[in-house]
Amino acid sequence: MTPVNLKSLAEQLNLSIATVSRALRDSHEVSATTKARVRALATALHYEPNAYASSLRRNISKTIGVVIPKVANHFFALAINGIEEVARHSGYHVLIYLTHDDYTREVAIVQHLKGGRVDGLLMSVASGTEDFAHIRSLQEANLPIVFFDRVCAEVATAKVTTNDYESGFQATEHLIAAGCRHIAHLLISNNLSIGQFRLQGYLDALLAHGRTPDPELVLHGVMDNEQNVGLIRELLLRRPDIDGVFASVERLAISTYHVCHELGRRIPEDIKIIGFSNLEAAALLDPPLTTITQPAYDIGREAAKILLRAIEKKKAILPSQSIVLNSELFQRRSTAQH
Amino acid sequence: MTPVNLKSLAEQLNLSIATVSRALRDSHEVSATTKARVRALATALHYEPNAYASSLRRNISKTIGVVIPKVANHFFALAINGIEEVARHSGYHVLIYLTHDDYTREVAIVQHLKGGRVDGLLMSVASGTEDFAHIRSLQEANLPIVFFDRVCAEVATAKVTTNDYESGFQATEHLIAAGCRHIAHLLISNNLSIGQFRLQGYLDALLAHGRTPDPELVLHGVMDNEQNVGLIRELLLRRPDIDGVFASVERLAISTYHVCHELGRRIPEDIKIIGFSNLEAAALLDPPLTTITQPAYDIGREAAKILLRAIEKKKAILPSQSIVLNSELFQRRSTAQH
DNA sequence: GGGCCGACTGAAAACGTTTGCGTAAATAAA
DNA sequence: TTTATTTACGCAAACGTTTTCAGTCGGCCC
Repeated sequence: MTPVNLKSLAEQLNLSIATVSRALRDSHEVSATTKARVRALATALHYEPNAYASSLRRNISKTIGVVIPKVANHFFALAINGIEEVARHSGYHVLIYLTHDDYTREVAIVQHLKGGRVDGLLMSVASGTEDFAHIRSLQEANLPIVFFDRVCAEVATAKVTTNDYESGFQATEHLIAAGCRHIAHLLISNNLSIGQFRLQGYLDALLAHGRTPDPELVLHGVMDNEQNVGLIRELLLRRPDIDGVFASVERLAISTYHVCHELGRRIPEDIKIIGFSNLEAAALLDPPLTTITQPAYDIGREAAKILLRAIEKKKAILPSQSIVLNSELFQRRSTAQH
Repeated sequence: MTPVNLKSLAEQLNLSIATVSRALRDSHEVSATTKARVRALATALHYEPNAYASSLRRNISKTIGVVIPKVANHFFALAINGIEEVARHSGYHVLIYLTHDDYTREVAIVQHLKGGRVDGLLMSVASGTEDFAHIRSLQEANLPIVFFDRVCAEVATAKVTTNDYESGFQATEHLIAAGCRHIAHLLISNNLSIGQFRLQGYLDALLAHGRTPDPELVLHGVMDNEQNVGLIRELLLRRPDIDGVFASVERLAISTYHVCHELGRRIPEDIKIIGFSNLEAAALLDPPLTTITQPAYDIGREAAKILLRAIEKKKAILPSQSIVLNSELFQRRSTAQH
C-alpha cells in the first residue's frame, strides 16, 4: 500500500509535485482542467496533507496553545469551548496544557512551547506565578500571547478580563442593600490581580456607604479546601456578627455553604452569601446562590479572536487591544431579604 | 539574531549537525566531553528542537487527539484532566476537538486527523453518530483509537467504560429499597450503547423485584432542555403515581428538579430522584442529589494509558484490552426515606 | 608492520511540503 | 515575421531533524 502524498499523486497524474501542490492550494498558475484532475484523485484517495511537512516548510503550525490552571472548572471549560469554536472556524487546532497552579510546571510548558509547536498562546497564569521571565522570553521569541482572566500585568500584550473592580463593588453593594451590617470578604491569597481588584471594589463599596472596612473581616483562603472550611468556621464563630459573605471565588462560597449548614446558620436569614461563580447548578443549590458570573465563553472567544487576528496579520499584539467584559449579577435566594 | 537550531549550534561548537543531534539525544556514540559542551551551549541558548522537523523525520508527533462532544461538562472536563496527566507524564501533547454532538463535524475532524497530526486518538462518539465508516478508515490508516464512555461497538478496539448495566440495576434497586412503587426512567433517545445498558439494568431490576416494567414510564428525552422540561412535566402530571425517577443523564435529573419545584412536588417526600451525574455541587443541591458518579478522571487516565502503550509499542489495540470501571452510588437526601 | 577493533565524528540522504525561478508553448502586440 | 506577454508547468532548494553509512585515528594483537 503506497502512501498517499504529493509524490504519489503526481506520479499517478503524470504531473510534477509542484503542480499538484499548487493545484490543491488553488493557485492561479495552474489550469482549471488540471486542478479538476488533481482534486478528483485527491478526494478519491482521501489525500490529507502532512501537517508537519507543511508546518516545517511554512513555519506555521495552525495551532494555538491554551495554558490554564485546570480544566475541571466550569469557567475554564467554557472558555475552552469559546476558544475551540473560534479556532476551528479559522482552521486552527487547540493544544491544551494544565499547570495545576504549579509555577514550575508553567515554566516547563512555556519553555517547551518555544519549539515552534504553536503559533500563539492563550494563557491564564498559575496563581503561584510571581516571576514572569519565562513569559517575557516568549515575546522575545516572537510568539504572540493573549492573557485571559488571570492576567500578568508585567507583560505588555492584550488581556481579556472582566470588570472585577466594579463587580466587587457591586457585590458588596448588593449585600449592603440586602441589609447586611457586617460583610466578610473571602479571597484566595495570591498575587493574582483579579483578587486584588475585587478586594478593592469591596473596600471602596464599604467606604462609599459610610462603613469602615474591618481588616478582620477579610479572610485569606488557601489552596486546600479542607483548610478553608476550618478558617471560615473559625471566622464565623469568632465574629458572630457577620451577616454577609462575599466570596471572591466559587469554592470559597461552597465552603461557606458547608460551614453554615454545619453551624446551623440559616441562609439567607442569618447570613447572606454572594460569590463569583460559573456554577451551572447555582440556581439549584440550597438555597439558590446569588452569583457574579463571568462571561467565560465570550472571554474565550474574544481572547482567541485577538490572538488569531495577530497571527494572521503577523503583527504584534498591543496592550491597547485588551478587552474588558462585564460580569453579570444573578440575584437568587442566598441574598434575599426576609 | 540567528535562529538557534542544530545548525547554528554545530557551527559555534565546530561540530557537525549529526554529532550535535546525537549529543542531545544522549547517544552512546559521542564522547562525554563533547556531550557536555553541546549541552552547555544548548541550555545557554535555550535551544528547543523544532517539533515539526522531528515529527516529519520520525513520523511521530508525540501528540494525541481527544475528540469529545463537549468540554463544558464535568465528566468530560475530568476525563481531559486524567488524559492530560498521563500524556504529560509521557511527553505527549493533547489536541482537543469538540463535536458538539454533530455527526458531520465529527467526520470532518476525524478525516482531518488522518493527516498525521496525531499519533493516536481518544474518542467519545457524538450521540448522533450512526455510521462508523469514518472511524474505520482511521484504523485502516493505522491510527490507534481508544474509545471512552460513549463507545462505538462496531469498531474493534479497546474501550474504557463503566458498568452501566449494573449501575442502572443498582440505581433502580436503590429506589425500590427506598419505597418507590412507580419508578420512571428518563434517558436520551439516541443510539449510544450506554443509554441502552442503563435502561436494561432498570428493566431487569424491576423484573428482579417482581415489578412489571411500564413502557409509559420510560421517557425518551431530546437534545433541547426546554423541551425536556415540558416532557417531564407532562409525564408527572399524566402519571401522578410516579414516586421515583431514575435519570440516565445529569441534565434530565436537573430538569426533573425544576419541574418538581414548579409543580410543588416535594423531594424526597413525594418523589425520589437519582441520576447519573458528575456534578461537583450535587451535595449542595436542594435537596442534595443522590448520584451514580462515574470515575471520569480514571476513565481518562486508563484510556490514555492504553493508547500510549500501544503507540510506544507500535502494536495494534485489541478489544480485549478494554476496561470497565465501576461507578459509585452516592446516597443523598433526594432518595432518603422519610 | 599489517590487520583489526573500538571510539568517535562527519557527510549526506531522507521525511513531505512549499515556492522562487526557469522555460516551453501559446497568445498577443508590433 | 519578430518580439513581448501570458499561461502552465517542472526543477530544485529549502525548512530542521534523524539516521545510515562511511570514514578517521589511535591503539592493540599477532
